[in-house]
Amino acid sequence: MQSDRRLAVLRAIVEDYVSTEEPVGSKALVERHRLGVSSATVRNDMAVLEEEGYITQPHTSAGRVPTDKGYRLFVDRLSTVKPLSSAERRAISTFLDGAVDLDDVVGRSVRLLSQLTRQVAVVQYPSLSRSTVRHVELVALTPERLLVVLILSSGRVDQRVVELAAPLTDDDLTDLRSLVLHASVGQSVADAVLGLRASAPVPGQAVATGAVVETLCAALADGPSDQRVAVGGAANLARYGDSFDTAVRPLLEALEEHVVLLRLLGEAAPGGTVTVRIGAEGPFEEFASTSVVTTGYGPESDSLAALGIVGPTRMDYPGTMAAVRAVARYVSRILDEG
Amino acid sequence: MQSDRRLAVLRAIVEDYVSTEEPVGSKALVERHRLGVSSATVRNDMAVLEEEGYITQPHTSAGRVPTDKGYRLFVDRLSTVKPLSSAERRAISTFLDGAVDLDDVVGRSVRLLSQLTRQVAVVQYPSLSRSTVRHVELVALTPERLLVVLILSSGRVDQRVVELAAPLTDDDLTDLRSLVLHASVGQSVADAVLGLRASAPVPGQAVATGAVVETLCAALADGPSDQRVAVGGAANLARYGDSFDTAVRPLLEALEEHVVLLRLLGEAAPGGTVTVRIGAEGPFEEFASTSVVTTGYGPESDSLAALGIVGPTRMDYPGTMAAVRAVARYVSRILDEG
DNA sequence: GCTTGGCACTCGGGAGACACGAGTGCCAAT
DNA sequence: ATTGGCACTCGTGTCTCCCGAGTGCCAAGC
Repeated sequence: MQSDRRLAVLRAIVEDYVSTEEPVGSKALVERHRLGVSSATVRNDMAVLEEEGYITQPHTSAGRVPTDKGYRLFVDRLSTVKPLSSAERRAISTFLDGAVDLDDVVGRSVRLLSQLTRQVAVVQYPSLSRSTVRHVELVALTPERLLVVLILSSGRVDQRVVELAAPLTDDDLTDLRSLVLHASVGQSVADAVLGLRASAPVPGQAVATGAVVETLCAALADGPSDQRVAVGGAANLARYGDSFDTAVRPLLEALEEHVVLLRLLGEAAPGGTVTVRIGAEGPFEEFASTSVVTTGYGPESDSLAALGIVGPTRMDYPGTMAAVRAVARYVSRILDEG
Repeated sequence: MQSDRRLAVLRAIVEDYVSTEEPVGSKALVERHRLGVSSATVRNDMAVLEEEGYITQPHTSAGRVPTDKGYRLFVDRLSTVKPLSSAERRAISTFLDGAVDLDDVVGRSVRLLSQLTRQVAVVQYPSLSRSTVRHVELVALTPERLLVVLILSSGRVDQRVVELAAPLTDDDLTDLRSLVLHASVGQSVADAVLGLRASAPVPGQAVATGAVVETLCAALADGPSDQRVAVGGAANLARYGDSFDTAVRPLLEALEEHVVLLRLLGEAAPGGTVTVRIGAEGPFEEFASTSVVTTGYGPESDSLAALGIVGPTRMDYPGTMAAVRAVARYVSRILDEG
């Protein structure tokens, strides 16, 4: 691949195809773009681009359509950053500033992102596993029932009830409380689990200590609130003009399989960079005909979780990437403040 | 409407149309059902049924299709209860018995219901407003920050943090704790709000009392965990053979508007009865071309919430109604035990 | 050597023609 | 009231034909 003009032709093809949704021919190309050459020249370039696998034609004597490889080149080298309009910026701030708690932030982000990009949005709830323990509280509901409340730096609160075999005295409870606090507060989730498991039990209450520690570890390790994702904008799938049963149905199914979505989001790069997976590049068959644009987010540029969108390979990459990045930044800022 | 045979013809039309998804003609009807008369007779009956608005033909010289009014008659007077297969019963119990907590019960119910009926399932989380306060706990995170934990009979736990203007002594906290406990525990949510608002503040801590009471009332009244719904099986929308953009898109949008879904579920009758809304019978334009089958559920035959399915008017009503009722009963039983 | 105008060729898709068949309505006979 | 018969309607699938967009290639020009 060489020649600046050839690249310009590819860029023009991608842009036209994205906006018109129809295969683009050489004549239309020279009319819509100031390429400074004739359609015959463009045809020659297109032949080369096709030979190198960047574009293809659905059938003889139709226009050209970018391949996954073509989109990849476009995203990596040809797309210029498209700044968001001021209206979009305003929408982001007004929309997200109204959030009242963490769940609300996630819910609003999903809706915002799907509206901005007109694609299906996926937002992961801030993951416990990368956050730290902020506080643990033990509340005796009755002498034999203990409410365990776990507060994490991500803002998530988790609570469980532990049934004890024998009643616990106030003194024992105080000891137990200081034990778990000492072993866990300030630690990362993984370290807290290790610390809790390694600590010596409260004298004479080994069973109760074990029960509480195990409950806490379970909450830390795989609590049901962990690894959750929110999905929104599924209605945008209806815009997949063609191939409903072949494309939309498996996608809808995959969108309900949150495990798959989590693996998808796991691809997101941690920093402020936006990851783009185009077509069959990833190991996910369900998404072989779609592209996924993701990025990490979290307070202090430390990625707690990821968010992104799923859409057809034929999408406005610059605009989508800008929207994803902007929302991730704004959400991170909110988490920073909260 | 008279004549037993005419009704039998209508029933046959509905059953055939539901299973074949194609307009049904007089000849096919007499072949598939033992009606004991000729196709000409059936044609006469069909002409009458059409005149009375129970069936219609998409175009001249095509078979007949039931109208909303026809489905209504079928559901009200012609459908016989179709018992679930033993495999289905087994699926329900194995699927739901594995649930670990309330959220899990709801999540599993949604998936189960959508698989059983092959429709879009909607399950409302047990509503706070009809449940009672089981426990309230106040935890001093710091002298000025109070964690308020609210536990309801529905099994839902809600927690909020209150920032106090001035530090609270342990004695004040004890007083405050007994005050809120006394005013709320055992009460219905509505009564608890009234009781809390009416109670005299802790002497010398009127501001703090007010703050805690208001936080509790807010959590009781419109907590974010209240009025939630889970949706599942949206992939089943892909089976809407025809009319994607006209039918599926608005439906997908409506399914994300949980407010609309809640109003939809609000139509559900409280007792063990199953409510069926067919086509444009309800006030919801988005669902004008779909039917909604709902029922209430909750412990002790006292409906805390509702669940149901949304599907095309052309659906297997007896089977769907049986599935909805069976799932509601089973979930109610689980809530009873929990 | 790249670029360009010209030209023949390909093929998908839309428009019309047509036959088929399912389904109906009506009528006269039972 | 039921039934067989029959003419009629009309949607659907198929076939053909034509058009035009788009291509590839070639020879001439800068």
